[in-house]
Amino acid sequence: MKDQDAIKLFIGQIPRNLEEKDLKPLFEQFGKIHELTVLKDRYTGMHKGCAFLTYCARESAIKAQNALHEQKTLPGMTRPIQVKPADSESRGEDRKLFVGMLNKQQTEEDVYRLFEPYGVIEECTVLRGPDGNSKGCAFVKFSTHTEAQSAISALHGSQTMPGASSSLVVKFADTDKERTIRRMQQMVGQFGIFNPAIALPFSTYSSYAHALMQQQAAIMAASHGGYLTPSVAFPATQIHQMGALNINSLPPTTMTQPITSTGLSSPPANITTSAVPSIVTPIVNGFTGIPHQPNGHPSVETLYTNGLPPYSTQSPTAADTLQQAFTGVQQYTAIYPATTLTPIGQTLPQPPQVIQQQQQREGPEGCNLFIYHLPQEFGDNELMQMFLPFGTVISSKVFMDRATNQSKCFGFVSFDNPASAQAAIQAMNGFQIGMKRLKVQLKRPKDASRPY
DNA sequence: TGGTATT
Repeated sequence: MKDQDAIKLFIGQIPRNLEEKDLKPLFEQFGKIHELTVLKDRYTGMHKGCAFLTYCARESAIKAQNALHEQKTLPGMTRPIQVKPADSESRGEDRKLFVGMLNKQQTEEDVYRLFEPYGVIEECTVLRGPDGNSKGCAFVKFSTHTEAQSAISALHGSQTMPGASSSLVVKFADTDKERTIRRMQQMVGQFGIFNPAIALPFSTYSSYAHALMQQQAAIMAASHGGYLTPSVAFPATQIHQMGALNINSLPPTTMTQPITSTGLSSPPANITTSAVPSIVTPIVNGFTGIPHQPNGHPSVETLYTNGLPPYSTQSPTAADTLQQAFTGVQQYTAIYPATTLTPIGQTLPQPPQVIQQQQQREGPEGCNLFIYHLPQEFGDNELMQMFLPFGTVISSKVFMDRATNQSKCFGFVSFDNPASAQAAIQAMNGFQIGMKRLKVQLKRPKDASRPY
């Protein structure tokens, strides 16, 4: 009766005295009409001045649109007739592709050539930043879903563009709903690395950041000395607050298993079973690699004499690195004078409502650190938590092997100022975690790999 | 020794 891929047309700017029978002759010249309906008001039955039209043949619709849309004005109307696919027709989302992992040099034309063999391309756009640089991805809209699907089958993962880090991605573009979800997730991500110093007046910042840093200091102290467990350091309400701030945290169990399985004693039950953010667990158990004593209070002597691997007599000892870390903590606590720890709910202003829209990732020069020999279990969030005591972390990234989804045990941390970066290097370079020592250096500038 | 990005 009608084509599978027939197009329902919206006809606008129709005089209200024309009914279906009057309109038919005008449209029949482009093909057999499957359905023609003048739109009427649901309650009054009044002619709304528009109609839906479906031809039996898809081609008829295209011909009619080309011949009539905005091409003539019906008697008594001031604007030309509208003939175009109805809103109910695909808005394009089922035939529009998102193309990722493009080379940043590839233009619309390059992308067009790539997709041309698979169908009629209605739209081809390379996404660009404000500076006009390609973001390495594009949208390609085909005329049909089938064409789009065939492009996916043929091109997705089929090749790796020169300079791209992974093979070509070809998939259906996000729907509006998915886009909304994505935006929300991005905002959550922003919130996770929120930098109060940028958005808040100093007075507000100082109390907010101060309390945050106090927590971090206590975590560091607890993990270094082993004197405090998180449950001792923070009332339960406060730990929940930390969890709330720490939106990107992995579930606690994620970190707990790998670390305890290395032979260290199990953490106190209240850590593994409560809603403590994951970072508390990995740091307490994994930071020093020093087992908790049964009473939870290892002596300093134990830490300094028993916790050393054989090679530790050369270059920094565990004691040295612990001392360094303490120094780092002390440095920042000196900047933010100590006050008594009190539950967050009582001292902190509400978490900032303003969310930075811009996702600036790399810090200024001298603010970006390269960290090597991370524990296998560390993710972005754990990395960030580890460096939060030294300042505002604007980004943290652990590199993952794409094939295995395993950490490559190195990553980057960016601060908002060089002093924080230096403090972090001082405190954390050589810091022992398990059997490994962290290497913490300024990240090499992009062009510094070659002497000339 | 970075960036998987959605008009």
